[in-house]
Amino acid sequence: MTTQQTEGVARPAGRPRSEKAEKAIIDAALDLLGEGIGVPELSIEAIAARAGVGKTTIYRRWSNKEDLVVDALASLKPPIPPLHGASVRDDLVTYLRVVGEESRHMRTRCIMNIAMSAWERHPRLAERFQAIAIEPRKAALRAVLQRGTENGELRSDLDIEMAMAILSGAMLWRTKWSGENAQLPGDLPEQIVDEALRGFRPR
Amino acid sequence: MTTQQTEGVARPAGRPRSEKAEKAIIDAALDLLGEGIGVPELSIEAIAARAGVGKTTIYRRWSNKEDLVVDALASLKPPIPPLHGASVRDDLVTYLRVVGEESRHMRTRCIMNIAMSAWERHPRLAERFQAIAIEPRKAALRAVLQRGTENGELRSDLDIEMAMAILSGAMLWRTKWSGENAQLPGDLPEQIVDEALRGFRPR
DNA sequence: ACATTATGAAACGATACTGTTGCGTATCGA
DNA sequence: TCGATACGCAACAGTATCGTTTCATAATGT
Repeated sequence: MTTQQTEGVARPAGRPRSEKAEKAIIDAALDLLGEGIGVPELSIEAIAARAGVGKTTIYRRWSNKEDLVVDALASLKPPIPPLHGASVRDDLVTYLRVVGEESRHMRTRCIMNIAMSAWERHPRLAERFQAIAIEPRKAALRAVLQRGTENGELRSDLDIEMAMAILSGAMLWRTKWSGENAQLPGDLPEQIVDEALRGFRPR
Repeated sequence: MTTQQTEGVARPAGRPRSEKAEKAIIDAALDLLGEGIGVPELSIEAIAARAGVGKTTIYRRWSNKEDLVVDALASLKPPIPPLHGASVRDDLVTYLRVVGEESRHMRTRCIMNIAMSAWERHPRLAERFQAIAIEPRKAALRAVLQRGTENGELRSDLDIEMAMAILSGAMLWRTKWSGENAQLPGDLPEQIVDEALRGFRPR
């Protein structure tokens, strides 16, 4: 017998790495990013300090700052509400309402900003974020629209990707370019969905 | 006689400030921002070097880096094509086509990223950019839609701000979350406009 | 000519972060 | 108990930028 192997992988000798430290590091990074610190100015020192951890502990796990940020963003899972409501309209409103609610948090806004700006200089990061955080949402939205085209609530020839762009894009546009101070109307999701559905419904 | 006053303002004694230097500084700043340098990491030294100018010359004119960036972004005027085409549809397609064409330039994308991220930490900058670069576009788009509601091409009860959000938002969404590598279809503007107009046209 | 202000270049001390190293301690398997 | 590895902490030299200052020179008005 060499080692008691509960798992298939040989456990290396010595003290194992602390999962708590790892989590603290990622949380600290997300905290800082969520406060508006950009990726380039995000310093390992600040992360270590915030996490109550030595820099060594960080460098031992990630060689790049970008790798760390990628792992941090990948740990984010978007909240997707159950979308099996009475109608496509209800589901779309529910979906946009959650998106709008989320975008009222500083943290979400900052991280979205980072992700949207990342394509130019951190494509790996953007790609990963897209896969982890955006795609699941798009899939949920796509399923709702797909269902609509199948049960007759929506036009059968509706371009679903286009419909998604219209719904999500309108929401994004309003939350981005409406002054940020200017309070968005509480029924914005309903307004968007109702306007969009005019074109989505069968003749 | 105190001074030859071609203008109403008294010209101060001594060597006048070089307009060429001022322009070079702003151009250098825009260049760097357009290459993906973010505001926080944009260094005065880099600007001075790029502009072929002493740091003194910069500090003499702007006390903040933010002030400089604000002036730099304010010097940008968006290209707005003449929108008096045969139909509302044509004008909308023309408009979105220009937007799409612009967004294929690294420089435009980077500066848009900065502007969109600026609300959180540089609200003055965002506000200024909105007034200088966004509002004129919105006004042009609004005029087209307004005309449509008046001449019967569009529903008379169309919510114009919402329609703008749908059109611009759909375009923004597609250019932002489509992988950046994935080439957007050449007729994307037509697709967006045609889908949107389904709901905008009178019953 | 002379006063005045701006210019580009260079150097300054101060601050912050980098990535690495050494230290003493803690936690694991054998 | 012992070897091995991770931990938090502190210090290191190296680099970059900050905002300021000094300098010789250039450009303007009187």
